[in-house]
Amino acid sequence: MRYSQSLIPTLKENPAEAEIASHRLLLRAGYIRKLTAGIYSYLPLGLAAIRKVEQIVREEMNRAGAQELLMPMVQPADLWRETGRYEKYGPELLRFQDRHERESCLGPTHEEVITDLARREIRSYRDLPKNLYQIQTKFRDEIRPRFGLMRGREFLMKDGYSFDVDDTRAGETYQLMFDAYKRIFTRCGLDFRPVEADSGSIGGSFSHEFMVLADTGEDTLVICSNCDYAANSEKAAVVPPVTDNSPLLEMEKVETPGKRKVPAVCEFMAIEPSELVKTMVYKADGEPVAILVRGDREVQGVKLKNLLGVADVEMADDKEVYDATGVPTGYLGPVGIPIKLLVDQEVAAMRNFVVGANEKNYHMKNVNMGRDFEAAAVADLRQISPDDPCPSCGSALGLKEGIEVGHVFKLGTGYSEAMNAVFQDQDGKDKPMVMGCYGIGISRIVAAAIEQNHDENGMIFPMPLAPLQVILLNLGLNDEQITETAESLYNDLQDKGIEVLLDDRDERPGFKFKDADLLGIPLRITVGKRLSKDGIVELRHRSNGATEELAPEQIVSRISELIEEAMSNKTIS
RNA sequence: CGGGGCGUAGCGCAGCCUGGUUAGCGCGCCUGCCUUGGGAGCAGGAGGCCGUAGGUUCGAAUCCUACCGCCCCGACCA
Repeated sequence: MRYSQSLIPTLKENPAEAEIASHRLLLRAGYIRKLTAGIYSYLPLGLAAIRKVEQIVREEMNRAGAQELLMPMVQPADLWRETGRYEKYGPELLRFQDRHERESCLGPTHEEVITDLARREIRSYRDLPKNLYQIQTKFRDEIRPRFGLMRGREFLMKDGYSFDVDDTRAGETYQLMFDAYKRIFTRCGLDFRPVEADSGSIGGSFSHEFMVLADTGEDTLVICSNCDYAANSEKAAVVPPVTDNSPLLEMEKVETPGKRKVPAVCEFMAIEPSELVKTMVYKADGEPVAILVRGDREVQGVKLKNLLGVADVEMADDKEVYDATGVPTGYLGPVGIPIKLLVDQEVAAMRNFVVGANEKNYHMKNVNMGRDFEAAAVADLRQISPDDPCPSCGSALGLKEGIEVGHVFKLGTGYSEAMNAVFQDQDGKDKPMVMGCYGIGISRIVAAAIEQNHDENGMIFPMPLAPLQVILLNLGLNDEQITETAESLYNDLQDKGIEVLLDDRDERPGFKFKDADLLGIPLRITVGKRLSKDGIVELRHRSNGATEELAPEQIVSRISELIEEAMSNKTIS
């Protein structure tokens, strides 16, 4: 590939719209361009990087026994009605009508389509198992697309679906996919962790997310310092505390004029936030519920949602709280509260705590569950904190930010039952197929890799994902010897199957160096003055700046060696 | 959708508050000279429905209204 013939529109200045490194650099290096919010064109280098990821995913999926297919992006609403998701999925599902006024949608995921295919084509236990995947552009009308490729509305995804005869077999397939995913992300050269996860709107019983560790991640992970426990903080189970057995003290009403916030109340009453219990009001599918958590804790919305089995929970605003309880926010408490009351397990273990009095400017002290109020349910409802012990081994936990690049789910028979995807078992009876589903954000991996690998000068691609392996700079376009050497190196490298970009532009050296750094291509060869003077060309490693001086005829074998090394390092058996 | 910010040349921005010449700067682009190891220099040049539509005014990039678009913070997810 010759730079002079390529479309690589690099930018000297940072685009105003980009905040995070991957977004900024993808734009600056001419890998992507925005068409509209959350929708991007992949320019040649961007596409090349995407293809690298795709190829790794294909190889590992195929190796694990899955088969590639390609399903339609436009899907009929009726199919989605069978599972109830046409109504449930929410506004991310882009719905529209065709010219015959048939309702349709753009596929954000393909459970319905694949299950429809399976019920038509799979009849016998002899046809199972099946594991099918596709790599396709998905559309989700995200509320807020952001960060370039990180959260687009249109994005490339690998989605796979498995069908098995029973739970045990489905579990084996799940494990197979889990292992394949570990290989995929390892080969991509990413620093990642598989974590226990909430299964979200796709449904299902059990799931793991694969998280790339990066400060710009949208998820928070808890990772044990000792054992291999790791979980999304949405899901991470909090270890129940030991019950406080102090004697119950007399409940007492205290005037707390104007003290609404936890710190203000604590300061006024000379107590710690851990001795206070706050009453939060949420709307669960529109219904108000009150949740009690300790003053220094946060309610975990996903845990709440799962406990109640509702589609959506949202914090109520001040007016909604007042309408539901007749109490202004800041003075809410469990004693005599007129709405459903849920209690975090930590609070249930506390004695003699402080709460709002359900009356403006008053709080209550020495309040106790059981004596002073009853809970509709006690459960783990709060966000885990770094001072909680590991739920698996009790050691200290660390919190890290992560980018979700993959997600595996055990789906069970939810979809197959809803859509009547059954097979005939050995005993002649119809049984629903047991499903799993497995996603990988292909375009997001490119962004995540850049988040993890860049410096102030640009991207630094790991070899397996690099759009090209080598950039070859001709710094003497008017010098016959230099140009001849550069051109012949270019040909020799290509003959060896090495992916090389020849910078043959009529630009000054500094300009070419800057662009080369920005593009993030792992190896750079410079053919310039040093050739005429000392007969050498330079080979520089983008990752650490190390430079090797070589005779032109040594280059091809050295490069081959380096590439082989870089590719094999990242492969696990 | 709620909160915050922004739309002026391909990109980054100034001008707007306090209306009044031909709307400006840096980068990029074109031509020529010069230069060639870390985004050079000089000279000349092209490029603007000042987001859109209304309104106020003798006069609007500037004031008012509505709409559209984009970015950031929250709820979603690969």
